[in-house]
Amino acid sequence: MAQQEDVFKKIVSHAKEYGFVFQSSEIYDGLAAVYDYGQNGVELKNNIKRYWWDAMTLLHENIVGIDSAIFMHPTIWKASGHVDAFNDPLIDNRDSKKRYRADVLIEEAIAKIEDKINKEVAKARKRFGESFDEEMFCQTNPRVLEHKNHRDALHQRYSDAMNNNDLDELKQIIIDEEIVCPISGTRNWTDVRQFNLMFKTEMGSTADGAMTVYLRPETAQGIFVNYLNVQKTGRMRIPFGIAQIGKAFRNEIVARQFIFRMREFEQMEMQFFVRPGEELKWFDFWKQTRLRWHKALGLGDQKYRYHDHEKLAHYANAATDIEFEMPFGFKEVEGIHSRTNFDLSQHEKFSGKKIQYFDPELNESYVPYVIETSIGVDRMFLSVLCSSYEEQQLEGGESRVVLHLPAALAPVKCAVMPLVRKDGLPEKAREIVNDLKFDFATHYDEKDSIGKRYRRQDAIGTPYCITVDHQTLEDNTVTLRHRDSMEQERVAIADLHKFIHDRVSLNSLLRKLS
RNA sequence: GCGAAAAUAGCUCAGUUGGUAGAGCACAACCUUGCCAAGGUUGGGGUCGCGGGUUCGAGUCCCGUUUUUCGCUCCA
Repeated sequence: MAQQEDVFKKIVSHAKEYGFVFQSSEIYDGLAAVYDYGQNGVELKNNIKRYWWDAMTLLHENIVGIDSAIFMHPTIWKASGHVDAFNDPLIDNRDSKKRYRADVLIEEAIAKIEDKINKEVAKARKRFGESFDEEMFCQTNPRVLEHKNHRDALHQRYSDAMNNNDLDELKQIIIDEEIVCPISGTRNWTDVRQFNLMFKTEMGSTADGAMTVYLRPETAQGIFVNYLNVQKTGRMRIPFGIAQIGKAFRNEIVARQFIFRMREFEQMEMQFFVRPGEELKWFDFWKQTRLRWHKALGLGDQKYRYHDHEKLAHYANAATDIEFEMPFGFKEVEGIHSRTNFDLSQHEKFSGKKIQYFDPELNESYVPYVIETSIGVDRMFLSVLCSSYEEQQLEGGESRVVLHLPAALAPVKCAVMPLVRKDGLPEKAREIVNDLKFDFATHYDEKDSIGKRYRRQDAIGTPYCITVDHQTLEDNTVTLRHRDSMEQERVAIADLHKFIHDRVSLNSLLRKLS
Protein backbone atom coordinates (compact mmCIF):
# COMPACT_ATOMS: atom_id res chain seq x y z
CA MET A 1 0.00 0.00 0.00
CA ALA A 2 2.78 2.39 0.91
CA GLN A 3 4.36 1.52 -2.40
CA GLN A 4 1.11 2.19 -4.21
CA GLU A 5 0.75 5.57 -2.58
CA ASP A 6 4.25 6.24 -3.76
CA VAL A 7 3.16 5.45 -7.30
CA PHE A 8 0.18 7.75 -6.86
CA LYS A 9 2.49 10.61 -5.89
CA LYS A 10 4.54 9.97 -8.99
CA ILE A 11 1.42 10.02 -11.12
CA VAL A 12 0.41 13.37 -9.63
CA SER A 13 3.89 14.75 -10.36
CA HIS A 14 3.80 13.32 -13.85
CA ALA A 15 0.40 14.89 -14.45
CA LYS A 16 1.84 18.27 -13.60
CA GLU A 17 5.18 17.90 -15.34
CA TYR A 18 3.61 16.92 -18.65
CA GLY A 19 0.75 19.42 -18.70
CA PHE A 20 -2.20 17.25 -17.69
CA VAL A 21 -3.32 18.75 -14.36
CA PHE A 22 -2.25 21.86 -12.46
CA GLN A 23 -3.24 23.13 -9.06
CA SER A 24 -5.67 26.01 -9.49
CA SER A 25 -4.30 29.51 -8.82
CA GLU A 26 -0.91 28.02 -8.07
CA ILE A 27 1.01 31.30 -8.13
CA TYR A 28 -1.31 32.56 -5.39
CA ASP A 29 -0.60 29.52 -3.20
CA GLY A 30 -3.39 27.55 -4.79
CA LEU A 31 -7.07 27.12 -4.08
CA ALA A 32 -7.97 24.05 -2.06
CA ALA A 33 -9.38 21.10 -3.99
CA VAL A 34 -9.64 22.98 -7.27
CA TYR A 35 -7.57 21.93 -10.25
CA ASP A 36 -6.98 23.10 -13.82
CA TYR A 37 -6.42 20.88 -16.83
CA GLY A 38 -3.37 21.65 -18.93
CA GLN A 39 -2.63 21.34 -22.63
CA ASN A 40 -2.60 17.55 -22.62
CA GLY A 41 -5.16 17.10 -19.87
CA VAL A 42 -7.85 19.02 -21.73
CA GLU A 43 -7.40 16.82 -24.81
CA LEU A 44 -7.59 13.61 -22.80
CA LYS A 45 -10.63 14.91 -20.94
CA ASN A 46 -12.37 15.98 -24.14
CA ASN A 47 -11.73 12.57 -25.67
CA ILE A 48 -13.25 10.85 -22.63
CA LYS A 49 -16.30 13.08 -22.90
CA ARG A 50 -16.62 12.45 -26.61
CA TYR A 51 -16.41 8.69 -26.06
CA TRP A 52 -19.23 8.86 -23.53
CA TRP A 53 -21.36 11.28 -25.55
CA ASP A 54 -21.12 9.27 -28.73
CA ALA A 55 -21.73 5.99 -26.90
CA MET A 56 -24.93 7.50 -25.49
CA THR A 57 -26.33 9.61 -28.30
CA LEU A 58 -25.07 7.85 -31.44
CA LEU A 59 -25.49 4.24 -30.36
CA HIS A 60 -28.95 4.70 -28.82
CA GLU A 61 -31.52 6.26 -31.08
CA ASN A 62 -33.77 6.90 -28.07
CA ILE A 63 -31.21 9.03 -26.22
CA VAL A 64 -30.70 12.72 -26.93
CA GLY A 65 -28.50 15.31 -25.27
CA ILE A 66 -29.06 18.69 -23.67
CA ASP A 67 -26.92 21.36 -22.07
CA SER A 68 -28.73 23.06 -19.21
CA ALA A 69 -27.58 26.14 -17.30
CA ILE A 70 -25.61 25.93 -14.07
CA PHE A 71 -27.94 28.49 -12.48
CA MET A 72 -31.42 27.20 -11.84
CA HIS A 73 -34.48 28.38 -10.00
CA PRO A 74 -33.74 27.94 -6.28
CA THR A 75 -36.98 26.09 -5.65
CA ILE A 76 -35.60 23.24 -7.76
CA TRP A 77 -33.19 22.44 -4.93
CA LYS A 78 -35.97 22.46 -2.38
CA ALA A 79 -37.92 20.03 -4.56
CA SER A 80 -34.90 17.78 -5.09
CA GLY A 81 -34.22 17.63 -1.37
CA HIS A 82 -30.75 19.17 -1.64
CA VAL A 83 -31.53 22.19 0.51
CA ASP A 84 -32.38 19.84 3.36
CA ALA A 85 -30.08 16.93 2.65
CA PHE A 86 -27.05 19.09 2.01
CA ASN A 87 -27.38 20.98 5.27
CA ASP A 88 -26.02 18.45 7.69
CA PRO A 89 -25.62 19.53 11.32
CA LEU A 90 -22.27 18.04 12.36
CA ILE A 91 -20.69 17.53 15.75
CA ASP A 92 -17.19 16.38 16.72
CA ASN A 93 -16.12 14.27 19.66
CA ARG A 94 -13.00 15.88 21.09
CA ASP A 95 -11.55 12.62 22.42
CA SER A 96 -11.92 10.28 19.47
CA LYS A 97 -11.63 13.12 16.93
CA LYS A 98 -14.56 11.55 15.09
CA ARG A 99 -17.22 13.59 13.41
CA TYR A 100 -20.89 12.67 13.42
CA ARG A 101 -24.10 14.01 12.01
CA ALA A 102 -25.94 15.36 15.05
CA ASP A 103 -29.31 14.37 13.61
CA VAL A 104 -28.11 10.80 13.04
CA LEU A 105 -26.87 10.54 16.63
CA ILE A 106 -30.24 11.62 17.94
CA GLU A 107 -32.13 9.33 15.58
CA GLU A 108 -30.00 6.45 16.83
CA ALA A 109 -30.90 7.38 20.39
CA ILE A 110 -34.57 7.30 19.44
CA ALA A 111 -34.07 3.91 17.81
CA LYS A 112 -32.49 2.62 21.01
CA ILE A 113 -35.57 3.58 23.00
CA GLU A 114 -37.62 1.81 20.36
CA ASP A 115 -35.48 -1.28 20.95
CA LYS A 116 -36.19 -1.15 24.65
CA ILE A 117 -39.92 -1.10 24.00
CA ASN A 118 -39.66 -4.04 21.63
CA LYS A 119 -37.67 -6.00 24.17
CA GLU A 120 -40.30 -5.46 26.83
CA VAL A 121 -42.99 -6.60 24.40
CA ALA A 122 -41.00 -9.67 23.42
CA LYS A 123 -40.40 -10.57 27.04
CA ALA A 124 -44.10 -10.23 27.86
CA ARG A 125 -45.11 -12.25 24.84
CA LYS A 126 -42.88 -15.09 26.00
CA ARG A 127 -44.44 -14.98 29.43
CA PHE A 128 -48.10 -14.82 28.40
CA GLY A 129 -47.92 -16.97 25.30
CA GLU A 130 -51.03 -17.26 23.12
CA SER A 131 -53.21 -15.00 25.17
CA PHE A 132 -50.86 -12.02 24.88
CA ASP A 133 -52.59 -8.79 23.87
CA GLU A 134 -49.83 -6.48 22.62
CA GLU A 135 -51.99 -3.39 22.32
CA MET A 136 -53.30 -3.69 25.81
CA PHE A 137 -49.86 -4.38 27.18
CA CYS A 138 -48.36 -1.30 25.56
CA GLN A 139 -51.12 0.89 26.90
CA THR A 140 -50.81 -0.30 30.46
CA ASN A 141 -47.28 -1.51 31.21
CA PRO A 142 -45.57 1.27 33.20
CA ARG A 143 -42.08 0.59 31.81
CA VAL A 144 -43.33 0.66 28.24
CA LEU A 145 -45.33 3.81 28.89
CA GLU A 146 -42.29 5.49 30.34
CA HIS A 147 -40.19 4.60 27.29
CA LYS A 148 -42.96 5.72 24.98
CA ASN A 149 -43.31 9.08 26.67
CA HIS A 150 -39.56 9.51 26.58
CA ARG A 151 -39.45 8.62 22.89
CA ASP A 152 -42.33 10.91 21.93
CA ALA A 153 -40.97 13.85 23.89
CA LEU A 154 -37.54 13.37 22.41
CA HIS A 155 -38.90 13.02 18.93
CA GLN A 156 -40.94 16.18 19.30
CA ARG A 157 -38.01 18.12 20.65
CA TYR A 158 -35.78 16.78 17.89
CA SER A 159 -38.11 17.66 15.02
CA ASP A 160 -38.71 21.13 16.46
CA ALA A 161 -34.98 21.71 16.61
CA MET A 162 -34.49 20.47 13.05
CA ASN A 163 -37.38 22.54 11.71
CA ASN A 164 -36.13 25.67 13.44
CA ASN A 165 -32.56 24.88 12.47
CA ASP A 166 -31.68 25.30 16.14
CA LEU A 167 -28.14 23.98 16.44
CA ASP A 168 -27.76 24.84 20.13
CA GLU A 169 -30.88 22.83 20.90
CA LEU A 170 -29.53 19.85 18.96
CA LYS A 171 -26.42 19.93 21.09
CA GLN A 172 -28.52 20.28 24.24
CA ILE A 173 -30.48 17.18 23.26
CA ILE A 174 -27.24 15.22 22.82
CA ILE A 175 -26.12 16.39 26.28
CA ASP A 176 -29.49 15.75 27.95
CA GLU A 177 -29.79 12.28 26.43
CA GLU A 178 -26.26 11.53 27.57
CA ILE A 179 -25.34 10.32 24.10
CA VAL A 180 -21.76 9.06 24.03
CA CYS A 181 -19.29 8.70 21.18
CA PRO A 182 -19.31 5.06 20.03
CA ILE A 183 -15.53 5.12 19.69
CA SER A 184 -14.26 6.97 22.74
CA GLY A 185 -17.32 6.44 24.91
CA THR A 186 -17.09 10.02 26.16
CA ARG A 187 -19.46 12.98 26.07
CA ASN A 188 -16.82 15.56 25.24
CA TRP A 189 -18.63 17.19 22.31
CA THR A 190 -17.96 20.32 20.28
CA ASP A 191 -20.78 22.65 19.28
CA VAL A 192 -23.04 21.54 16.47
CA ARG A 193 -22.14 23.27 13.25
CA GLN A 194 -23.92 23.50 9.95
CA PHE A 195 -22.15 22.71 6.71
CA ASN A 196 -23.93 23.80 3.60
CA LEU A 197 -22.64 21.76 0.72
CA MET A 198 -24.18 23.99 -1.93
CA PHE A 199 -22.39 27.11 -3.15
CA LYS A 200 -24.54 30.21 -2.99
CA THR A 201 -24.44 33.38 -4.97
CA GLU A 202 -26.78 36.23 -5.73
CA MET A 203 -28.68 36.98 -8.87
CA GLY A 204 -29.74 40.58 -9.46
CA SER A 205 -27.33 43.45 -9.38
CA THR A 206 -28.91 45.46 -6.59
CA ALA A 207 -28.57 44.20 -3.05
CA ASP A 208 -32.21 44.50 -2.05
CA GLY A 209 -33.63 42.92 -5.18
CA ALA A 210 -31.17 40.05 -5.20
CA MET A 211 -32.26 36.43 -5.11
CA THR A 212 -30.11 33.70 -3.64
CA VAL A 213 -29.25 31.14 -6.29
CA TYR A 214 -27.12 28.02 -6.01
CA LEU A 215 -24.42 26.60 -8.18
CA ARG A 216 -25.91 23.23 -9.06
CA PRO A 217 -24.63 20.36 -6.91
CA GLU A 218 -25.58 17.85 -9.62
CA THR A 219 -26.52 18.09 -13.26
CA ALA A 220 -29.48 15.70 -13.01
CA GLN A 221 -32.06 18.33 -12.09
CA GLY A 222 -31.39 20.23 -15.32
CA ILE A 223 -32.57 17.12 -17.13
CA PHE A 224 -35.65 16.59 -14.96
CA VAL A 225 -36.94 20.12 -15.33
CA ASN A 226 -36.49 19.87 -19.11
CA TYR A 227 -37.99 16.43 -19.35
CA LEU A 228 -41.28 17.60 -20.86
CA ASN A 229 -39.63 20.06 -23.26
CA VAL A 230 -37.46 17.34 -24.72
CA GLN A 231 -40.17 14.70 -24.72
CA LYS A 232 -42.59 16.92 -26.59
CA THR A 233 -40.27 18.73 -29.03
CA GLY A 234 -38.30 15.57 -29.77
CA ARG A 235 -41.43 13.42 -30.03
CA MET A 236 -39.73 11.01 -27.63
CA ARG A 237 -41.55 7.85 -26.62
CA ILE A 238 -40.87 5.96 -23.45
CA PRO A 239 -38.45 4.41 -22.84
CA PHE A 240 -36.05 7.23 -23.73
CA GLY A 241 -33.05 8.98 -22.25
CA ILE A 242 -31.58 12.48 -21.91
CA ALA A 243 -27.81 12.86 -21.64
CA GLN A 244 -25.85 15.80 -20.33
CA ILE A 245 -22.23 16.69 -19.59
CA GLY A 246 -21.55 19.60 -17.31
CA LYS A 247 -19.97 21.13 -14.25
CA ALA A 248 -21.35 20.70 -10.76
CA PHE A 249 -20.22 22.22 -7.48
CA ARG A 250 -20.08 20.95 -3.92
CA ASN A 251 -18.64 22.71 -0.96
CA GLU A 252 -17.10 19.53 0.42
CA ILE A 253 -16.06 19.50 4.04
CA VAL A 254 -13.08 17.44 3.08
CA ALA A 255 -12.03 17.43 -0.54
CA ARG A 256 -8.89 15.53 -1.28
CA GLN A 257 -7.05 12.86 -3.20
CA PHE A 258 -6.04 15.05 -6.11
CA ILE A 259 -8.80 15.33 -8.70
CA PHE A 260 -10.79 12.46 -7.16
CA ARG A 261 -12.83 14.77 -4.97
CA MET A 262 -12.98 18.37 -6.09
CA ARG A 263 -15.20 21.31 -5.21
CA GLU A 264 -15.82 21.99 -8.90
CA PHE A 265 -16.21 18.85 -10.95
CA GLU A 266 -17.75 17.57 -14.12
CA GLN A 267 -20.42 14.94 -14.52
CA MET A 268 -21.67 12.91 -17.44
CA GLU A 269 -25.24 11.97 -16.65
CA MET A 270 -27.97 10.17 -18.48
CA GLN A 271 -31.50 9.92 -17.13
CA PHE A 272 -33.51 7.15 -18.68
CA PHE A 273 -37.31 7.42 -18.42
CA VAL A 274 -39.26 4.18 -18.19
CA ARG A 275 -42.68 2.78 -17.35
CA PRO A 276 -43.42 2.33 -13.66
CA GLY A 277 -42.78 -1.27 -12.75
CA GLU A 278 -40.14 -1.75 -15.44
CA GLU A 279 -37.45 0.22 -13.66
CA LEU A 280 -35.54 -2.71 -12.21
CA LYS A 281 -35.31 -4.38 -15.60
CA TRP A 282 -33.79 -1.20 -17.03
CA PHE A 283 -31.63 -0.71 -13.99
CA ASP A 284 -30.08 -4.07 -14.76
CA PHE A 285 -29.75 -3.20 -18.43
CA TRP A 286 -27.82 -0.02 -17.68
CA LYS A 287 -25.65 -1.75 -15.11
CA GLN A 288 -24.45 -4.13 -17.80
CA THR A 289 -24.27 -1.52 -20.54
CA ARG A 290 -22.22 0.90 -18.52
CA LEU A 291 -19.70 -1.70 -17.39
CA ARG A 292 -19.26 -2.76 -21.00
CA TRP A 293 -18.46 0.86 -21.89
CA HIS A 294 -15.72 0.93 -19.25
CA LYS A 295 -14.24 -2.43 -20.16
CA ALA A 296 -14.08 -1.59 -23.87
CA LEU A 297 -11.24 0.79 -23.03
CA GLY A 298 -9.05 -2.19 -22.21
CA LEU A 299 -7.67 -0.84 -18.95
CA GLY A 300 -8.06 -4.31 -17.40
CA ASP A 301 -11.31 -6.10 -16.60
CA GLN A 302 -10.13 -7.05 -13.12
CA LYS A 303 -9.93 -3.38 -12.16
CA TYR A 304 -13.71 -3.00 -12.09
CA ARG A 305 -16.29 -4.18 -9.64
CA TYR A 306 -19.87 -3.38 -8.70
CA HIS A 307 -20.69 -2.09 -5.29
CA ASP A 308 -24.40 -2.49 -4.59
CA HIS A 309 -25.83 -0.03 -2.09
CA GLU A 310 -27.55 -1.45 0.94
CA LYS A 311 -28.42 1.92 2.38
CA LEU A 312 -30.33 3.79 -0.29
CA ALA A 313 -30.71 7.51 -0.76
CA HIS A 314 -34.11 9.05 -0.14
CA TYR A 315 -34.97 8.98 -3.84
CA ALA A 316 -33.73 5.52 -4.86
CA ASN A 317 -35.07 1.98 -4.85
CA ALA A 318 -31.91 0.37 -6.23
CA ALA A 319 -28.36 1.67 -6.58
CA THR A 320 -24.96 0.38 -7.51
CA ASP A 321 -21.55 1.88 -8.08
CA ILE A 322 -19.01 0.91 -10.64
CA GLU A 323 -15.75 1.02 -8.76
CA PHE A 324 -12.29 1.21 -10.26
CA GLU A 325 -9.07 0.13 -8.68
CA MET A 326 -7.08 3.31 -8.10
CA PRO A 327 -3.63 3.28 -6.46
CA PHE A 328 -5.46 4.12 -3.22
CA GLY A 329 -7.99 1.31 -3.50
CA PHE A 330 -11.28 0.55 -5.26
CA LYS A 331 -13.15 3.84 -5.64
CA GLU A 332 -16.48 4.86 -7.10
CA VAL A 333 -16.27 6.21 -10.61
CA GLU A 334 -19.87 5.85 -11.71
CA GLY A 335 -23.21 5.49 -9.98
CA ILE A 336 -26.27 3.79 -11.44
CA HIS A 337 -29.44 4.60 -9.55
CA SER A 338 -33.05 3.67 -9.87
CA ARG A 339 -34.50 7.02 -8.77
CA THR A 340 -38.15 5.96 -8.98
CA ASN A 341 -40.47 8.83 -9.88
CA PHE A 342 -39.23 10.85 -6.92
CA ASP A 343 -37.69 13.79 -8.81
CA LEU A 344 -40.41 14.27 -11.39
CA SER A 345 -43.14 13.94 -8.73
CA GLN A 346 -41.40 16.47 -6.55
CA HIS A 347 -41.20 18.92 -9.44
CA GLU A 348 -44.88 18.34 -10.15
CA LYS A 349 -45.62 19.18 -6.54
CA PHE A 350 -43.37 22.23 -6.21
CA SER A 351 -44.05 23.74 -9.65
CA GLY A 352 -47.76 22.92 -9.75
CA LYS A 353 -47.28 21.79 -13.37
CA LYS A 354 -48.36 18.42 -14.62
CA ILE A 355 -45.29 16.40 -15.60
CA GLN A 356 -46.76 13.24 -17.00
CA TYR A 357 -46.41 11.05 -20.01
CA PHE A 358 -49.30 9.72 -21.97
CA ASP A 359 -48.47 6.17 -22.95
CA PRO A 360 -50.37 5.38 -26.17
CA GLU A 361 -49.81 1.65 -25.78
CA LEU A 362 -51.23 1.52 -22.27
CA ASN A 363 -53.64 4.33 -23.00
CA GLU A 364 -52.89 5.99 -19.68
CA SER A 365 -50.88 8.82 -18.15
CA TYR A 366 -48.18 8.42 -15.53
CA VAL A 367 -45.10 10.02 -14.03
CA PRO A 368 -42.21 8.03 -15.53
CA TYR A 369 -39.66 6.19 -13.42
CA VAL A 370 -36.04 7.10 -13.90
CA ILE A 371 -32.80 5.16 -14.17
CA GLU A 372 -29.78 7.40 -13.75
CA THR A 373 -26.25 6.71 -14.88
CA SER A 374 -23.89 9.30 -13.47
CA ILE A 375 -20.15 9.27 -14.00
CA GLY A 376 -17.52 11.73 -12.78
CA VAL A 377 -15.43 12.94 -15.71
CA ASP A 378 -12.52 13.79 -13.44
CA ARG A 379 -12.63 10.40 -11.77
CA MET A 380 -12.73 8.72 -15.15
CA PHE A 381 -9.74 10.83 -16.15
CA LEU A 382 -7.90 9.76 -13.02
CA SER A 383 -8.66 6.09 -13.54
CA VAL A 384 -7.42 6.25 -17.13
CA LEU A 385 -4.29 8.09 -16.08
CA CYS A 386 -3.46 5.81 -13.15
CA SER A 387 -3.97 2.57 -15.02
CA SER A 388 -1.97 3.81 -18.00
CA TYR A 389 1.07 4.94 -16.07
CA GLU A 390 4.07 2.62 -16.12
CA GLU A 391 7.71 2.95 -15.19
CA GLN A 392 9.29 0.42 -17.46
CA GLN A 393 12.71 -1.20 -17.11
CA LEU A 394 14.33 -1.69 -20.49
CA GLU A 395 17.21 -3.83 -21.62
CA GLY A 396 20.57 -2.30 -20.90
CA GLY A 397 19.51 -0.94 -17.53
CA GLU A 398 17.57 1.92 -19.04
CA SER A 399 14.05 2.91 -18.10
CA ARG A 400 11.20 4.94 -19.45
CA VAL A 401 7.91 6.32 -18.22
CA VAL A 402 5.11 5.51 -20.59
CA LEU A 403 1.39 6.22 -20.56
CA HIS A 404 -0.42 3.28 -22.15
CA LEU A 405 -3.46 5.41 -22.88
CA PRO A 406 -6.18 3.86 -25.02
CA ALA A 407 -5.23 5.25 -28.43
CA ALA A 408 -8.64 6.80 -28.97
CA LEU A 409 -8.23 8.86 -25.78
CA ALA A 410 -4.61 9.93 -26.26
CA PRO A 411 -4.13 13.73 -26.38
CA VAL A 412 -1.70 13.39 -29.30
CA LYS A 413 -2.26 10.64 -31.86
CA CYS A 414 1.02 10.78 -33.70
CA ALA A 415 4.31 12.65 -33.75
CA VAL A 416 6.25 13.25 -36.94
CA MET A 417 9.98 13.76 -36.66
CA PRO A 418 12.90 14.06 -39.05
CA LEU A 419 15.75 11.74 -38.12
CA VAL A 420 18.19 14.60 -38.62
CA ARG A 421 17.65 18.28 -38.94
CA LYS A 422 19.16 18.63 -42.43
CA ASP A 423 19.18 17.16 -45.92
CA GLY A 424 15.56 18.19 -46.51
CA LEU A 425 14.20 15.76 -43.89
CA PRO A 426 12.47 18.49 -41.82
CA GLU A 427 10.71 19.74 -44.95
CA LYS A 428 9.52 16.25 -45.81
CA ALA A 429 8.30 15.72 -42.24
CA ARG A 430 6.39 19.01 -42.38
CA GLU A 431 4.64 17.83 -45.52
CA ILE A 432 3.41 14.76 -43.70
CA VAL A 433 2.24 16.83 -40.71
CA ASN A 434 0.37 19.18 -43.00
CA ASP A 435 -1.56 16.24 -44.38
CA LEU A 436 -2.26 14.40 -41.13
CA LYS A 437 -3.13 17.39 -38.97
CA PHE A 438 -6.61 17.75 -40.44
CA ASP A 439 -7.64 14.40 -39.03
CA PHE A 440 -5.38 13.70 -36.06
CA ALA A 441 -3.78 15.66 -33.25
CA THR A 442 -0.26 15.63 -34.66
CA HIS A 443 3.01 16.84 -33.14
CA TYR A 444 6.13 17.86 -34.98
CA ASP A 445 9.46 17.59 -33.14
CA GLU A 446 13.01 18.01 -34.43
CA LYS A 447 14.76 18.84 -31.16
CA ASP A 448 17.26 16.48 -29.53
CA SER A 449 18.12 12.90 -30.38
CA ILE A 450 15.50 10.60 -31.83
CA GLY A 451 15.51 8.44 -28.69
CA LYS A 452 14.81 11.39 -26.49
CA ARG A 453 11.94 12.46 -28.71
CA TYR A 454 10.43 9.00 -28.51
CA ARG A 455 10.58 9.15 -24.72
CA ARG A 456 8.90 12.54 -24.66
CA GLN A 457 6.00 11.14 -26.66
CA ASP A 458 5.86 8.04 -24.44
CA ALA A 459 5.43 10.28 -21.42
CA ILE A 460 2.25 11.85 -22.81
CA GLY A 461 0.95 8.60 -24.28
CA THR A 462 1.28 9.28 -28.02
CA PRO A 463 0.56 5.92 -29.64
CA TYR A 464 2.55 6.41 -32.87
CA CYS A 465 5.77 8.13 -33.87
CA ILE A 466 6.59 8.61 -37.52
CA THR A 467 10.24 9.12 -38.41
CA VAL A 468 11.40 10.55 -41.71
CA ASP A 469 14.87 9.35 -42.76
CA HIS A 470 17.01 9.41 -45.89
CA GLN A 471 15.22 6.40 -47.32
CA THR A 472 11.99 8.39 -47.16
CA LEU A 473 13.32 10.76 -49.80
CA GLU A 474 13.97 7.83 -52.11
CA ASP A 475 10.89 5.63 -51.72
CA ASN A 476 8.29 7.65 -49.74
CA THR A 477 8.19 5.27 -46.80
CA VAL A 478 8.66 6.14 -43.13
CA THR A 479 9.46 4.35 -39.90
CA LEU A 480 6.39 3.93 -37.74
CA ARG A 481 7.20 3.26 -34.12
CA HIS A 482 4.70 1.73 -31.68
CA ARG A 483 4.47 3.23 -28.20
CA ASP A 484 3.80 0.09 -26.16
CA SER A 485 6.06 -2.45 -27.87
CA MET A 486 8.64 0.08 -29.12
CA GLU A 487 8.70 -1.93 -32.32
CA GLN A 488 9.16 -0.27 -35.68
CA GLU A 489 7.82 -1.00 -39.09
CA ARG A 490 8.15 0.50 -42.54
CA VAL A 491 4.98 2.13 -43.86
CA ALA A 492 4.32 3.98 -47.11
CA ILE A 493 3.38 7.62 -46.61
CA ALA A 494 0.32 6.98 -48.75
CA ASP A 495 -0.90 4.33 -46.28
CA LEU A 496 -0.28 6.40 -43.12
CA HIS A 497 -3.68 7.98 -42.93
CA LYS A 498 -5.62 4.72 -43.00
CA PHE A 499 -3.13 2.97 -40.75
CA ILE A 500 -3.51 5.58 -38.01
CA HIS A 501 -7.22 6.09 -38.43
CA ASP A 502 -7.93 2.37 -38.00
CA ARG A 503 -6.14 2.39 -34.65
CA VAL A 504 -6.85 5.74 -33.00
CA SER A 505 -10.39 6.68 -33.97
CA LEU A 506 -13.25 6.53 -31.52
CA ASN A 507 -15.04 4.42 -34.09
CA SER A 508 -13.02 1.38 -33.22
CA LEU A 509 -14.00 1.73 -29.57
CA LEU A 510 -17.65 2.41 -30.29
CA ARG A 511 -17.94 -0.62 -32.56
CA LYS A 512 -17.03 -2.84 -29.63
CA LEU A 513 -20.16 -1.61 -27.88
CA SER A 514 -22.83 -2.31 -30.47
C1' G B 1 -13.35 21.25 10.13
C1' C B 2 -10.14 18.11 13.95
C1' G B 3 -5.40 15.46 14.48
C1' A B 4 -0.43 14.19 12.21
C1' A B 5 3.43 15.24 8.53
C1' A B 6 5.42 18.29 4.71
C1' A B 7 6.56 22.93 1.59
C1' U B 8 14.01 25.15 -1.22
C1' A B 9 14.70 26.15 -9.53
C1' G B 10 9.74 23.33 -14.31
C1' C B 11 10.83 18.03 -11.83
C1' U B 12 13.61 15.06 -7.91
C1' C B 13 16.23 16.58 -3.90
C1' A B 14 20.88 18.43 -0.82
C1' G B 15 21.86 22.54 2.36
C1' U B 16 26.18 20.79 8.97
C1' U B 17 25.88 23.85 15.83
C1' G B 18 21.90 30.11 12.60
C1' G B 19 26.82 33.36 8.79
C1' U B 20 24.82 36.41 1.71
C1' A B 21 21.51 29.50 -2.04
C1' G B 22 23.56 24.15 -4.64
C1' A B 23 23.35 19.39 -7.70
C1' G B 24 21.17 16.12 -11.32
C1' C B 25 17.49 16.14 -14.82
C1' A B 26 14.51 19.59 -17.65
C1' C B 27 14.49 24.42 -20.60
C1' A B 28 16.90 28.09 -24.61
C1' A B 29 20.98 29.05 -28.36
C1' C B 30 25.08 27.14 -31.08
C1' C B 31 28.62 23.14 -32.55
C1' U B 32 29.15 17.83 -33.21
C1' U B 33 26.02 13.46 -34.05
C1' G B 34 22.04 10.45 -35.96
C1' C B 35 16.60 4.92 -34.78
C1' C B 36 15.25 4.50 -28.42
C1' A B 37 16.72 9.73 -22.39
C1' A B 38 24.55 11.05 -26.70
C1' G B 39 28.86 14.84 -26.00
C1' G B 40 30.63 19.94 -25.70
C1' U B 41 30.22 25.46 -25.05
C1' U B 42 27.10 29.28 -23.35
C1' G B 43 22.70 31.07 -21.16
C1' G B 44 17.81 31.82 -18.56
C1' G B 45 15.41 30.47 -14.06
C1' G B 46 14.82 30.67 -6.68
C1' U B 47 13.18 37.57 -2.10
C1' C B 48 13.92 29.07 0.22
C1' G B 49 4.94 28.91 0.29
C1' C B 50 3.28 33.67 2.72
C1' G B 51 3.27 37.12 7.17
C1' G B 52 5.22 38.30 11.80
C1' G B 53 8.85 37.48 15.89
C1' U B 54 13.82 36.23 18.28
C1' U B 55 18.89 37.60 16.61
C1' C B 56 24.32 41.76 14.72
C1' G B 57 22.59 38.02 11.12
C1' A B 58 17.07 33.18 9.69
C1' G B 59 16.26 28.35 4.21
C1' U B 60 17.72 26.78 9.41
C1' C B 61 14.76 28.69 15.90
C1' C B 62 9.46 30.45 17.61
C1' C B 63 4.22 32.00 16.42
C1' G B 64 0.42 32.63 12.84
C1' U B 65 -1.40 31.57 7.98
C1' U B 66 -1.98 29.11 3.03
C1' U B 67 -1.43 24.76 0.23
C1' U B 68 -0.40 19.52 -0.18
C1' U B 69 -0.31 14.39 1.77
C1' C B 70 -2.44 10.73 5.49
C1' G B 71 -6.69 9.32 9.09
C1' C B 72 -12.18 10.64 10.56
C1' U B 73 -17.08 12.18 7.40
C1' C B 74 -19.67 12.71 2.68
C1' C B 75 -20.04 11.70 -2.30
C1' A B 76 -19.60 11.68 -8.71
